[in-house]
Amino acid sequence: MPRTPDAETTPLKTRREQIYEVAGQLFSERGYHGTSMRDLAARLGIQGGSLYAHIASKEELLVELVERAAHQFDEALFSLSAADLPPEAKLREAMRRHLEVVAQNMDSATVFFHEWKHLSPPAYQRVTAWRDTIDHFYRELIQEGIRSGDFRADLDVKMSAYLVLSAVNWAYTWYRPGGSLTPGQVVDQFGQMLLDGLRSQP
Amino acid sequence: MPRTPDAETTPLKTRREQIYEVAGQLFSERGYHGTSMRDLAARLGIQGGSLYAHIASKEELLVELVERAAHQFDEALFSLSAADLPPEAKLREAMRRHLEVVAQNMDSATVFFHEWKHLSPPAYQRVTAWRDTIDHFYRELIQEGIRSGDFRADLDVKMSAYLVLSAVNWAYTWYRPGGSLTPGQVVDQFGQMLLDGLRSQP
DNA sequence: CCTACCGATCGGTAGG
DNA sequence: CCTACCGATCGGTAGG
Repeated sequence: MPRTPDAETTPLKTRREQIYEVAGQLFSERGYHGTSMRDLAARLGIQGGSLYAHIASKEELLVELVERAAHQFDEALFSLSAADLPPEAKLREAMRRHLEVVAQNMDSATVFFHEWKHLSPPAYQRVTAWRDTIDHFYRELIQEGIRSGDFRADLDVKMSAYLVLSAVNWAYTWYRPGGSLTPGQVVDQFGQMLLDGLRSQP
Repeated sequence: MPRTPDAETTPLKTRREQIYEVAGQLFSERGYHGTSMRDLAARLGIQGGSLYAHIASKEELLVELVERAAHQFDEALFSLSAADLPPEAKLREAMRRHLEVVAQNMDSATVFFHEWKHLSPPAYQRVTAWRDTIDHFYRELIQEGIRSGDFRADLDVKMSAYLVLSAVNWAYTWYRPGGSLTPGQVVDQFGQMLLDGLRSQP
């Protein structure tokens, strides 16, 4: 059995990826409901109906794009959970990875942040659970730092996690890949501001 | 001349406001393109076509909602520009007002952040200009604090402003009015974390 | 504010 | 991957 019955041939897989890529661009620019399948097909130089030779439905595109983004965040952070790093370094590293996912996938990140609400229930719930996992990761990280004495004892864990997440997530609105700042440089700055504060030391 | 010719009667004005309010809810939940005029009418208990006795078009709703939100941010912050407050207090107060606008208008804020891209050119440009004004306000505020010596001299003004804006803007994704935290309490925490940092002092 | 309707466009399919 | 088409729904209007 050299092939599974539903194995896709190489050109098909490539086309599929092209579709996802362009869908990511359009969904992030115009939104899911603001993008028609004919818009998408036109960008690929084919007819609207031809898309369905490669994908099952418009919703499949959204599901796939959002879940891929969620998976990337998950993958970037999960391997850090058990890492044996001091809390500060771990926080910086988490922020760096998180921001890299945003920076290297600006379209998918935008779709992830804006369009997940339009998913139908099963995918919607999976994505919500994923977001909770990310929240939980940052809360654990802060908690560790408080326990170890590296972070201030009077921090509210939930609020600190929100603050860190704000910084790395909101970047999808202003960061421009290819601009003057690498994700690493952004995190160096954000990391220092968050850890040491904006106030000048007396 | 007791009335201007196009003065609206009271019941009309009220209905208009109802329409904007419900449109804000629907646009924030389902997006602009994900909401049909018939959805909107149904929520108001009228027929789709009847909406056009009160408004000119769907786009008018979006323009009005986004510009109202922009105007609220503008109004909340503008009066602070010339205020004679120490930089720290000014930053806290700006964040408090900013977050109050978000908190008291979760729907409009969500529409403002998500749907402004769908505006047609004239309104799009006005809103973009407004956003720049807000950015500029925060940068000026940080700049003042650096000059006065209250904020660290090595801060990157642009990045610090992004960090502050991240904190207050991202709240539209997680803040729940009527929950356990008032905007003031959120800002007390965010303000302290941003000013003093997460790290425990040696 | 309703009924009845307009042309346009939507996601998706059949058959090739 | 195309042509040709489906029923449904879209924003909006006319006339009352």
